[in-house]
Amino acid sequence: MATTLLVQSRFFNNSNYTPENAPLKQLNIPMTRNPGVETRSRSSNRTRLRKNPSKPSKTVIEPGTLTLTRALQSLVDSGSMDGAVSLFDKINCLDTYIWNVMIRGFTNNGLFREAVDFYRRMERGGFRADNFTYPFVIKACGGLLWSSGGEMVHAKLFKCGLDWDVYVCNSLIVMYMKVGCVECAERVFDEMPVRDLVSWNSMISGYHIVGDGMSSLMYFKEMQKHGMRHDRFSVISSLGASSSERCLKSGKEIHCQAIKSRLEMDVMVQTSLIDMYSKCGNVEYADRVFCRIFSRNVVAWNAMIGGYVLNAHFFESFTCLKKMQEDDKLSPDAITMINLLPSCAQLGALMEGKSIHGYAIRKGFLSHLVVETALVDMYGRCGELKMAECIFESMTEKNLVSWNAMIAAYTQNGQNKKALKLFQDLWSKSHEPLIPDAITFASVLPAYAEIATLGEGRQIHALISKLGLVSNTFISNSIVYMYAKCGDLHIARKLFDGILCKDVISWNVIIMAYAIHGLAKISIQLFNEMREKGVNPNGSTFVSLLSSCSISGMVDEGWDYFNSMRRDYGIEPGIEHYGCMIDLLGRGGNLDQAKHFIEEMSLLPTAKIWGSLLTASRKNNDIVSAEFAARHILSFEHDNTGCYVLLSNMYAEAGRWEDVERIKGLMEKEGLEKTVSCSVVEKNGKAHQFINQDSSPNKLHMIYTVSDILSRKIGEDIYVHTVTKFRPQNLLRKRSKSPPNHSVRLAISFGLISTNIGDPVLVRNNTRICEDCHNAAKKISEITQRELIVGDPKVFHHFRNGHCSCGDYW
DNA sequence: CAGGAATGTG
Repeated sequence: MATTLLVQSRFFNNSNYTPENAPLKQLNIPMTRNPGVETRSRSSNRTRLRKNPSKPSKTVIEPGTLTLTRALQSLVDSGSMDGAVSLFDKINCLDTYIWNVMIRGFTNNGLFREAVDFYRRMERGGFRADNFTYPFVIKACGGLLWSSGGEMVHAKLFKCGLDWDVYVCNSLIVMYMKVGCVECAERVFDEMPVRDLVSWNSMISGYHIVGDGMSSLMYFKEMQKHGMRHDRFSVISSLGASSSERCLKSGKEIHCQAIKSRLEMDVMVQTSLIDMYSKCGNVEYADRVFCRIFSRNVVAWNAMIGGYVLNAHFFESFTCLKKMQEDDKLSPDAITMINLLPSCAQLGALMEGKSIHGYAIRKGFLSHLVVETALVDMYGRCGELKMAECIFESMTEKNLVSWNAMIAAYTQNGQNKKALKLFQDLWSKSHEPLIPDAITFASVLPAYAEIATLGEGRQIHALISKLGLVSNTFISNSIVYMYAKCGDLHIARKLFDGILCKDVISWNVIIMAYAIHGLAKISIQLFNEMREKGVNPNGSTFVSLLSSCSISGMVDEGWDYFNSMRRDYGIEPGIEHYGCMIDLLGRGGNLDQAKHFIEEMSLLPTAKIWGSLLTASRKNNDIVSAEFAARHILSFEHDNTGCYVLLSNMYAEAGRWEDVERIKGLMEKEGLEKTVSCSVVEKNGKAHQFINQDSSPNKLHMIYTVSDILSRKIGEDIYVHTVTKFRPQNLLRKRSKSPPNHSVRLAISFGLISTNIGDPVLVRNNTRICEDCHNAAKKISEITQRELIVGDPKVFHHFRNGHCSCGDYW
């Protein structure tokens, strides 16, 4: 029982599948695909071999008998190279044939280094390598990705006149393709006096290996023109090329050829067909081929399961797993899990994911680099960040994909600081230096957008340019959004204008950029421009657009777009659209309408929806509605700090001190602490951080002085707040917590004295700005005649001449 | 007296 992969039965409606009646153990677990295990066994072989390279033996076996070579061959064929080496050492009359057996043995067992070593020893010993030796030596060079070694051997071939041997040339083609030297392979192929089927197949598979599927398909056609009949290898390779080129048409053609040449019932051909049809998006055809397979093996099942996952048929992928275990009594292997884990991630099926994890542990599939990476990804997407971290840290070997998965797990779960930290570790702490790729940046840029300073944003932008990844539209979109979120809307726009291939996301991002800066008119303008350019809006476009209307208080326009999305574009409103609408209604001050709207919604309200109602209640000073919203939020997220704090502030303003205490008690019980407000200002590219009533460094004295002067200048009496907002008996204690000492104010003061007169002051804040600071900032912008830009987690406030771009609703 | 090249699922 313990060896069977349990998948919880909740996916299978009328299933009686339980752990108890699950198929029993199948013990043949192929481990050969486990790179970790393979490497280790190889290296242990290597060390053992090196310890006793050629131990002189007393028992000298007389040559001349066939039995000796036969024995050596059977050792080599069974993979016991240790035994072969010790037998070899006892032979005192060597010949080329015996050397060839050894070299073949090493190469076929993946011991390429040893194969090359033996080849060298052979030559030094005065034995002539022949046409049988070279194919193995060349294959070993290919296996080591050692192109210069391969070239040296190639040069030798001319001397001994073996450069025309078909077998040798075919090996050369494969070797050159493997090391990526397409031109060399082509030259060998072109200059061959005689080409056989393997020569053609090697070209077809070689082009597929280097990622040139089109050439691969071309050679498949070309070989028929040359009167060369294809075999299963030609079909398998060219089907692989069709898959990687997503070319259903050529795939179908090859399928027809395979039927004509009676290859369609070959399991490997069928598996390749399943893969091709799935990758070309036609999972129905894949299923049809699968049903025709006579005897299905794990590879075929895996291809089918992978096909379902690739085409987002997640439930079917699990049904398939169940059938594989029950009908064919086959055990899932590492690849089955690698296929299924993304399915769990997509379905949010944490139980199934954990079950796969447990199975992997029991079967000894850990550590398997790809399985572990898939687990990190799955746990990250299911919100189990701790588990993702735990697996990532335990991994003995990590590649770039693993790092990318962990970085993405952090950003997806809002752990932006950790994401940035890990991204930096990628340079310093990864085993061999890893160069981040497009996926890395796609994963880390959202974290930069949330918490980076403009200077840090510029740095990452420079790095991306240096690595030549700016032409990637996906990355460009993220950069545009990052600049907008870091406060530089102008650069964001400039970069957006420069994107050559704008996709719908590019437009969504720029509409959102103007939204968060409170410029809904431009958002709408861009939306119209997008439609004129023939780009079809999607659901996210309307999230951007509705957000823009709600942030800028354009209630009527918001309603128009909300109604239009279904009517004119056939897009059903999702939960995010409803959220925007509640913000919009709250902004209009109509709380009852907002509540009614939530009731009427076709979707179940989430914590975020109630959060919008809470914000609206706060803005409209409606404690009853706020309590109503808060109750719902806390039923989803009992640890929602923001919800407690907001409610507590409302009670405090109403003078309901018992309730303030009650909330305080609740928070203590939950072990929650109020988020420390933190504001960041940059000076000469260096970030300066401030927290409420910051008292750390001495230089702050001057900033407090500036803050006090500003406070008095704008006619703000610090005692006024304390009297109206806080309990009289706590007046002295609360004085230090009064708004003039809030982090935003310190940051603004610092910004004003450390930037050039006339330049705007940019502040980033991790919490929403309070009403007093908002009022103060408006006045400060007026008396100093400076633009103050304060970004909070949702919007940017542009304070200019005593007004704020948010229209006093945020 | 013998031995050689190419292949499907992440």
